[in-house]
Amino acid sequence: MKFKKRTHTCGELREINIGQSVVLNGWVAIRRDLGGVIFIEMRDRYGVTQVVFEPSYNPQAHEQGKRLRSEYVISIEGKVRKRPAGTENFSLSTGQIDVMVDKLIILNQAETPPFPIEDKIDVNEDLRLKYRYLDLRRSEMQKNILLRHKMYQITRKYFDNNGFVEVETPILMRSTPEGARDFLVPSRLHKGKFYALPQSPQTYKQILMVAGLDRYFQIVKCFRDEDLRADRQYEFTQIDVEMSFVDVEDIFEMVEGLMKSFFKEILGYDIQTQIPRLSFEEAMERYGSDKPDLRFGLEMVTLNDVFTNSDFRVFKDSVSNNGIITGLLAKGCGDYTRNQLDLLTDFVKKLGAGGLIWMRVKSTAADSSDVELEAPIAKFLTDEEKMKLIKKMKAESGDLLFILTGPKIKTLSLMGSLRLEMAKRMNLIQPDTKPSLLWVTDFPLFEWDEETKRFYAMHHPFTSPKVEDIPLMDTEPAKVKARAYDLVFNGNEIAGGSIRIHDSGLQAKMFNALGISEDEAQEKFGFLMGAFKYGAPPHGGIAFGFDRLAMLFAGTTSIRDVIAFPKTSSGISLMDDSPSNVDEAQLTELHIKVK
RNA sequence: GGGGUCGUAGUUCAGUUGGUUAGAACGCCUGCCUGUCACGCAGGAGGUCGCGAGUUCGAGUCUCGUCGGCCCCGCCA
Repeated sequence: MKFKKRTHTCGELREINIGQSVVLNGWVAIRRDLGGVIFIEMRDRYGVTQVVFEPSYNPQAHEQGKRLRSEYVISIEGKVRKRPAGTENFSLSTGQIDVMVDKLIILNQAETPPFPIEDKIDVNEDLRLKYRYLDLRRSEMQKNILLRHKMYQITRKYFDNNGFVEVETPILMRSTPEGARDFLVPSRLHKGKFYALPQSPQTYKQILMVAGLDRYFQIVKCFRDEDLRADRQYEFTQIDVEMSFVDVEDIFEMVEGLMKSFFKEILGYDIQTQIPRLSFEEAMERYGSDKPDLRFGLEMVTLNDVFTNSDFRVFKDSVSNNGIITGLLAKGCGDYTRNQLDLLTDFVKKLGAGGLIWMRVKSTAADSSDVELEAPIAKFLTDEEKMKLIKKMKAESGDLLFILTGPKIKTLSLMGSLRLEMAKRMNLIQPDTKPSLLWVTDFPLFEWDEETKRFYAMHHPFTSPKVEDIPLMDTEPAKVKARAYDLVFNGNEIAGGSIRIHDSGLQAKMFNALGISEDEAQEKFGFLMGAFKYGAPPHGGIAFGFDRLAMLFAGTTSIRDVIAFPKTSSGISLMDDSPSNVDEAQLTELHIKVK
């Protein structure tokens, strides 16, 4: 079809253009047909411009304009005119002018869209996903896609400036047994064999260090066949980074520089470096999470010493079984009703707690036995315990106390969840609350799995233990700390990494500790251990969850809002209806039979 | 694998204790309307109440099953 190419975009024209003849291409966003005169708001990704079909200006064009409907694709030729006084639209950047239409070409008609193409729509997400091309036409979504684009550019510019090399690693690779479930790809040429899609380019980037690339980065798709969440998709994007001849500090410095660029260029905000740090142990004890949200206080307090000699059985059992008693002070919440407290009890019970101990603080005359606690368990506590509790929790009358007790990590996590819930209820996070960045360090190297009765690598099996803890690997694996770290942004894990093992002997020791036999290790990771025998430099790195980071910068709560074509929480793509059945012939070729 | 929640017009929702022909707003269509910008006015079309079974004289409403969306636990080195 012949049509004139646009001279301007739909977001461009201003008073300075008055008098010019212009051509605009775009979509019909809104039609206001007043009978004698027709106003059309034309939209493209740059903005909206009002074009006018007026019989006294051009009767032929006006006649044609009557045919226009929502989302028709049009090209118009016309003259920019100042809007008559009093009819300017100050909420529109092009609101000072009109384009008086001389010529209209309808480039394509459109069916009425299933939902309005405008911001702040309240439409079911499944409908938006089915018609993603319409959803993405909305400026709200285009803003997110553009933000993502900007983040790619900041990343590439930053790492290039710092001497990093971008290398593409394979998408078809060897299946790795540890960690998440792999997506498998059957091999046609090699009957019965499979490739896997990478959960991360981990082994490749380490081999690139052995190859002497020294500084590597990649913006890379990764795949994990695990259940999806608001912030988790099967396929997701990482900023993958690896560096040679470095220690933890070098990696922190490099990452903090990148975060500085992101905050500055996206939000115009100067972040403080260095970014504060917390050990895993401290994070768990004070915030009940390995990714604590530090935008508010509401710190947990360990109360074991208060109840060392308690006669209250729940506390006594906990203390003697190496468990923990942890408390949380909700300032000024002493007026919570029984019903509210029951709801909070349900909240922690659903997460696996046995129950929730609560106390309303009525009076705290600190020097006497006048401490008055209104609580179901109050009668089991001595006056001294009450006094010590009040003092340790820094409680005052009118406050509310929560106590949870049980096995350490589980109980701390539960209180961590309650802490976040209370922060929500107490409105501790406001729109203008300062963002919080945090390094969590010194993770345990191993994690005990009760089901399979063996240790697993908490990060991955290539993570280096702290040098001073190496001797403990044989004797007390649970106590070994890793040279691993996570970066946390407002309570979200946005990056994680470690200094790697570069010594094949230590790597063998690691596999041994994980209960992976020499033969098994050779079969599964022989290529990596082989590489380590030919001069592996000390190295380490980190990987960012790019989508999650984009989500946080976009200020949305779902990762799907910053991914062009996401899957639903059951892993379905509603637009192209995948996964789907395939032809029998395809399966035969791949030597596959569906059970 | 488990828990919660939702599913009624194109869209967002209402729908009483189970009871006549299932409503509203927006959108859509038609007509009128020359400065609208949530245009206005008048009229109209539009429903497999997700699907299936059951209880009942009678089911959008109750029961069971099933499918799908969203959130969470498990899982995610």
